[in-house]
Order: sequence, then C-alpha cells, then structure tokens
Amino acid sequence: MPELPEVEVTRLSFAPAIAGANILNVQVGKPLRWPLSCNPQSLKGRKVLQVRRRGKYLLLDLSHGILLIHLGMSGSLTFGKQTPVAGKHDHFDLFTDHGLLRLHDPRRFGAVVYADSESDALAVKLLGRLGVEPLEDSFDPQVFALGLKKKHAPVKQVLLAGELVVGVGNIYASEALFLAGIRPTTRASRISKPRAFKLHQAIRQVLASAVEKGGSSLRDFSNAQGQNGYFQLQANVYDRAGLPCRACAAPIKRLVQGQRSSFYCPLCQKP
DNA sequence: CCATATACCTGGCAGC
DNA sequence: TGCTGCCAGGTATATG
Repeated sequence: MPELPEVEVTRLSFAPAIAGANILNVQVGKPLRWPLSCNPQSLKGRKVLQVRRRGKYLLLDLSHGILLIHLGMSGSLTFGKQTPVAGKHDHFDLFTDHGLLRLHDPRRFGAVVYADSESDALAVKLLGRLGVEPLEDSFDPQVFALGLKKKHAPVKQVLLAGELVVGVGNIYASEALFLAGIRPTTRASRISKPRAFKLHQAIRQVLASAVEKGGSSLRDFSNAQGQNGYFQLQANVYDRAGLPCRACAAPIKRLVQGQRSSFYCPLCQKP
C-alpha cells in the first residue's frame, strides 16, 4: 500500500496530536516482519516527542529511544481517543494519554522496531542504505543523472531499489516515468542528462501531488484519521492496462519487471 | 560486485 | 457455494 506519499500523509494526520503524549501501555498481536526487539512493557512511562519520516519509515522519537514503523504492503495506522476492541489484523497498540495509536496490517509485512537511537545497529541496518529524500533539496538533479548513468538495470527497477532516491514505489514509479516520457524498460545508464532532469522533476511532482491528494487508496489505505486519499483517480497509467492513455488515447500496456507490474503508454513513453 | 528470484502473509477477485 | 489460481502499495535475503 504505502509509498512515500501514503506514509507522509499518515504522519501528517497524527503527528501533531500524538506529540507530547505519555505511553500508558503497549499491546502486541501476531508477529510482524521483524520483532520489536524490546519488552513492550518497558516503553511504559516514556513520552512520544515527535514523528518524523525517512523514506517509507515513520520514526517516533521517544523521550528515550525511537520506534521505527514500516507499513509494508497492507499496513495502516489509526490514532484516536476511542479504543475499539482489537480486530484480527490489529497487531500493535500504543496506548497514550492522548489516544491510541494502532497498526492494522492484514499481510503483516509491516513492522514496529525499537532502537535506542538512530545510530543503533538495528536502526542503521534498516535505514543505513536509503537514498536521498525526493522532496528535499538534497535530491539534486545532477547527482541523480550521474547515479542513473552508473546503473545498468531498467530504470523502473532502479527507482524501486531506493538507493538513488527513496519513497518511490510501484505506483509512483510508473506514474513518474509516464510524466517523464520514459519507458520503464529503458536501461538507467542510457538515459540522457535532459531526460534524467525531466525524470527528477517528474518524481518530485508526482510525489508532492500525491501527498496533496491524501495519497492513493486503491484497496485499503487511509490515514490515521480514517480518511481516504484520491490520487488514484488521476493516475495516468497505474492499473490502467487496456484503457486509453489520457494524453493520446493509445491503450496503456502492462508488463512484469522483477515480479512487479509496470504500466506505460507505448506512444507517450520512449525507450 | 551485479542482477534476478524467493520468501514472508492474507484477502479479494475472476473463472469454472 | 466452493474451489483454484492469480493478483496486490515492500524489501531483506538467497542464489546464480
């Protein structure tokens, strides 16, 4: 589900409300992708200072230590004063004096991991290899263009790998490549500097636009207040195989790269 | 080092 | 109704 826009929308929807909250209790459900790595009860009495984001991870800064939350493919958070009984897919509950933060994740590819700090070995293992943030100034077009030159793989897979730039998942990779007029199969190393600049701009534009639209709610995503996003309504290619391109009316094509679906317009996007 | 395949897990849907 | 096969927003790990 969640790529950078969905994670950021989630963060924005509960960060102000949880800031300063005291942790009263923690309840864990079925195992997630990785173990919490601490006794849940040891978090009682700590305070949630703020919520940051790095790539597709949320970082809850506690008065001591941090919680890294990843939503995997099907995870979503809710935060509120009410405490509905935990359903079969609710696997992590953080009770605070500001309300309950709950992770709902049917497929359990998500995770909540405790680390003493960002320099903790566990945190470094998860965050250490991430590329630059696409919506920050550190996402430099020149560096991006040079980075692409060094990769022989198809550009779609280079974007998904998250080593050059983080946060671009399966939806927004296809959408950004459409905006840039580049086919997903094009070898990254063969992308000229002007086209790399265009892709750089397209990535920023599509991610920023998606945050603005509240993310994409294809199946089950909603923010921590339970509100759906509506970026999917303006997707140009994602999940539109066989439908007419919004720009030229040619049928959108689907192909599989690295076991993931890619979508593109055969006329608007050049090799 | 690189590129590709596999694994984790559940649910929804189309087709029979 | 129920079965089967395929598909799904991610990514660490194994394999060649």
